[in-house]
Amino acid sequence: MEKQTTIKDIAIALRLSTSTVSRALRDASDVGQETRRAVKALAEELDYQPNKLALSLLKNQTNTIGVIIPNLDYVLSQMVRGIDEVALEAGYTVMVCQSDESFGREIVNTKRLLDSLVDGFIVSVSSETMVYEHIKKIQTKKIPLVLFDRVIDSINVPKIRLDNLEGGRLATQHLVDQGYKKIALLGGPENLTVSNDRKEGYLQILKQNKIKLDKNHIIHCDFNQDYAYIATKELLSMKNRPDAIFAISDRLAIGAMLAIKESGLKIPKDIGIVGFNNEPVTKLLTPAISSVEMFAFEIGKATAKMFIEMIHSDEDMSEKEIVFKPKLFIRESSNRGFPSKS
Amino acid sequence: MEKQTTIKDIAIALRLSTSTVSRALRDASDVGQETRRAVKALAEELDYQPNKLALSLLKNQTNTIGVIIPNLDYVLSQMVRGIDEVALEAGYTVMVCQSDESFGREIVNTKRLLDSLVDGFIVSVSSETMVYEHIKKIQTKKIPLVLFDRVIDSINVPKIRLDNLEGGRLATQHLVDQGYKKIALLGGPENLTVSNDRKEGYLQILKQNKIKLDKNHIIHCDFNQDYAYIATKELLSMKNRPDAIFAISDRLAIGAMLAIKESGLKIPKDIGIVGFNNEPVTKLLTPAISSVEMFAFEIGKATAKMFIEMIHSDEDMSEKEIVFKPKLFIRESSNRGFPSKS
DNA sequence: ATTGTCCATGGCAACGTTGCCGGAAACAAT
DNA sequence: ATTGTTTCCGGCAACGTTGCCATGGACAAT
Repeated sequence: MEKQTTIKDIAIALRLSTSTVSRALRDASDVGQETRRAVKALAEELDYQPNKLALSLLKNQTNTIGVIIPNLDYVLSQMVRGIDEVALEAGYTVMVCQSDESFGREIVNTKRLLDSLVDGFIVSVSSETMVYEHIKKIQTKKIPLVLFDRVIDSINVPKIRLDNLEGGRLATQHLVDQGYKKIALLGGPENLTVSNDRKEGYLQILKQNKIKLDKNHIIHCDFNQDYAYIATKELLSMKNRPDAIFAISDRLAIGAMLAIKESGLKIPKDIGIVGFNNEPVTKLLTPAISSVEMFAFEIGKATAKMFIEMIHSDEDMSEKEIVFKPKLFIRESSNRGFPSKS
Repeated sequence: MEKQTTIKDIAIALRLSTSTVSRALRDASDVGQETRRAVKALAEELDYQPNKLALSLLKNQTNTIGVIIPNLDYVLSQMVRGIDEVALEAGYTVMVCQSDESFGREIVNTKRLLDSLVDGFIVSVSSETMVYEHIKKIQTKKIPLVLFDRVIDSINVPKIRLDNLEGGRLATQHLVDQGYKKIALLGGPENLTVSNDRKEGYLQILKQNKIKLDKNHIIHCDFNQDYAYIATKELLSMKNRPDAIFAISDRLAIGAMLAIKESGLKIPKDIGIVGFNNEPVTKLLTPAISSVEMFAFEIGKATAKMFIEMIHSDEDMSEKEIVFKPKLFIRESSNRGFPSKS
């Protein structure tokens, strides 16, 4: 690593003071025409790049956003892409840290970014996270913080997320409309608002349609395809076998589908499936899986925009919340032709 | 953003000099028992965190690695995860910038990271990149650089990649073994070594088996599923219709499969498919797609390890190259039961 | 000739930290 | 009492930059 050219080098070469060089480069007032030109020329020639570290130290500002996410699956990749795009535009660089769904790593990451002196945080919590001291610490230090996707209700900062309740409703109502009577739920981790909201939507629709819920039909199974497979096997072996499954993510829906296929039951005739996230893969499977689109890329962009706004405005934005409306894409896995048939 | 506690705050509070506080905190010699304890206690109490910026400025070292990648698809996500894991372990934070397969953005990203003063670069180039001045500039500045996956032969730095030639051979030989005679190639962008190597492997095997190549059977189509779909339609409508397709990525294989399904041809009876990357989705499709595993996570880890080693050793490592051996997973899409049947 | 004004530039401090050197005090050895 | 050796601590410079104030010269106004 070679030494970068500094303002001092230029100053010495031109027998000027660093102050003058600094001013000349910044097109500031109070610099002679001659010197200004000379300085700029030499800077160009030596490929001078202002040292960001020095500036950051001086201004106590790094132009960096710390992003903490639980993983880099399809949805989060899209979100990160959205964040990245907007952040770059606004002159910020993004440091992405994956917590790998681990509470411990989330804390470590927070700490690292915290003393890397990022200008702020954009966070989506891990599925293990049930205690929020590390997040609150960010807030205590008055460092800008925006939560997205997997938000935390009890923390008072701007939030950008999907209307998961509505998503759960959409999916479940659709299954009801298709004539399914015994709809099971493959849920995510119990402490995640995201999955709880989807579950709540599901429950609401059941109630609304006066469908009696079999408690055994609700299974929580982490965001893990293999576990969904096992859980579905279990569901299928029940005396009161469900005739539809609402899976809280596409990965779970896929696991469920594999299990169902093995069982010999027909989709969607004997049993229907709806997933969540609308990953491209849902279109490709046989049968194609119905799924709820969550506009990940847009959520990412909106999050970064909110963050930028928060940094540049001094009004209190802690109450702001942007909620995206989900959209259901109906595909073979749950389409029995209703209501046209009825 | 509140002011952080500094060493100075502690010094003043304890009527000490900053030097003493600094030494006390670092457990250095030349500090009295008493003072040491007092300093540490107060530091704890005030939640003192050393200012990394100041340290970086002083040591000219940021403990940050700039990672430039073309996108965040499945393979690269895995690689980034590998990089992240190793880097974190070694005390480095990673700044990931996506170039979005755009040459322009790659340059912008390089520039940004360059004057963010990262300690080094880990790069995989975009598919548009044909001129390497920006990469060479990193090298000129004597900043550590490691290339991975999509490497550049003409640049003399450590490289970590898959043996794509062998991958191409594996896939093609397998198709030959299954009795396919007219094997088409869905290739990637023409200037990427990755795809060219796979293509080269394909060509080698054809030659080796004395299979005459129909030039029309080679189509270059970017890493884009939709284009693969169109390209396959074209292939299928040829007079000399191919009876197998080797797709240079799973995405392309999927596009091809969709087109074939529409045509009514049977897979693998009438036409065989082999993809590349071994994305989980290949297992899920009907038929499941044979694919070449590229050990993305391992490549990521190896890359970061190489980088760390490069930074810490002063011997010249520019000639080092780690080449992972691919592995073919045979699934329904290309399995006609040979050789058992023959 | 004196004062005032403007322009171009230099000097110094500061951001937070460490490294090096010097020095005071305490004590032991002469 | 002098010298030497520890032990503990403070001062200063440096990393690269900017902001503020000072300064000196040129020139105009009195």
